[in-house]
Amino acid sequence: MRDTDTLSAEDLAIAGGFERFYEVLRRLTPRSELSLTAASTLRRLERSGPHRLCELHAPEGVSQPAMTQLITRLEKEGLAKRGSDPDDGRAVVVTITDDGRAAVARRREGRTRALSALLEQLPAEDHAAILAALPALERLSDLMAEQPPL
Amino acid sequence: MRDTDTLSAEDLAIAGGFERFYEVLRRLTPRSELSLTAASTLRRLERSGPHRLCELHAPEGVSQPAMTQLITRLEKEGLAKRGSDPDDGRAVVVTITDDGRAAVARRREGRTRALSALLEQLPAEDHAAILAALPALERLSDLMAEQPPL
DNA sequence: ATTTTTTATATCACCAACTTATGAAAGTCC
DNA sequence: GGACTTTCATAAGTTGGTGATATAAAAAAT
Repeated sequence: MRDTDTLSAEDLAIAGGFERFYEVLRRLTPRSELSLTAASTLRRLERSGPHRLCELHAPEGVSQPAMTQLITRLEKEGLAKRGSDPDDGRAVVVTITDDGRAAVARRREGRTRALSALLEQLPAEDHAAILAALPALERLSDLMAEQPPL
Repeated sequence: MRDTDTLSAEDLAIAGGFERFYEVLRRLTPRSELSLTAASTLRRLERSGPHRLCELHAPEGVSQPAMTQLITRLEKEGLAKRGSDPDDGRAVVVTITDDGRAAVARRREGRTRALSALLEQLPAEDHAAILAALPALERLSDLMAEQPPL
């Protein structure tokens, strides 16, 4: 009934490792100025440019009102701004500001610095193995990103 | 002034990859019955046995009142229980229940299943690279876990 | 052996970020 | 041009967090 047999031992090992990794990685980003969703949304705006509000909430896994409120907060803090689409009066086009980019960069640098200190303590072969798996993780991330809402 | 030069290109690449990976991994665990802290705490209790309340809040990165409230919630849902230490009348010893273990297992299985479906779509060499990096990630997780509060 | 200080947990009042339900305005379709 | 649809905002309630503070047990000091 449990249907566990469709899961290979390897997949179980990978999922277990990721679970643990996720939890410790979570702690590596200290109580920041940005919430998880705020950071992720800003990074999206930075990576792939301005988006309409309705294009943001589903990929970030929150409701539409939550996204409206998040954008309001980000706007209040000067990290993003609302614009309008001349061709569609309903639309709100959200753009990241320079301050927003700076906030993302600060967060990234803080995490990178902490990670870097840890990577130094790792044996060289572990360092190499992680580096070697990076493109694979990248492709896996791509797959996850274009996933149905699960 | 930025002092960025102490960060190697490799570390930057790793941190960038992890950042992305973290965000998509976050979405892979659907709006579950357990909050992030609740899941992480239960996993800790499962992995390393009963703990006093004061030993839990710092590693999980929340305040002591937050942990008190979390344990109260978990107890109400039957996922953990409070006990006492005969040698120290102040202490509250928290233990995971069978229901708690089941909840952790359900969560893990859901995530594993979703991950497994994605891993299948990955080229075999990517799959292999991730598998090869797993022990390294494990050791990195250990390092992160015993990290000062950052 | 008291008194004082420290430690472990709980409670309180508040806040941030979400939820569902609903409303209003702009666009689309016969 | 009226009915439906899409997009965003607002309202009210919930959850999980915070700092300040209370209480009780243990440890330290006198």
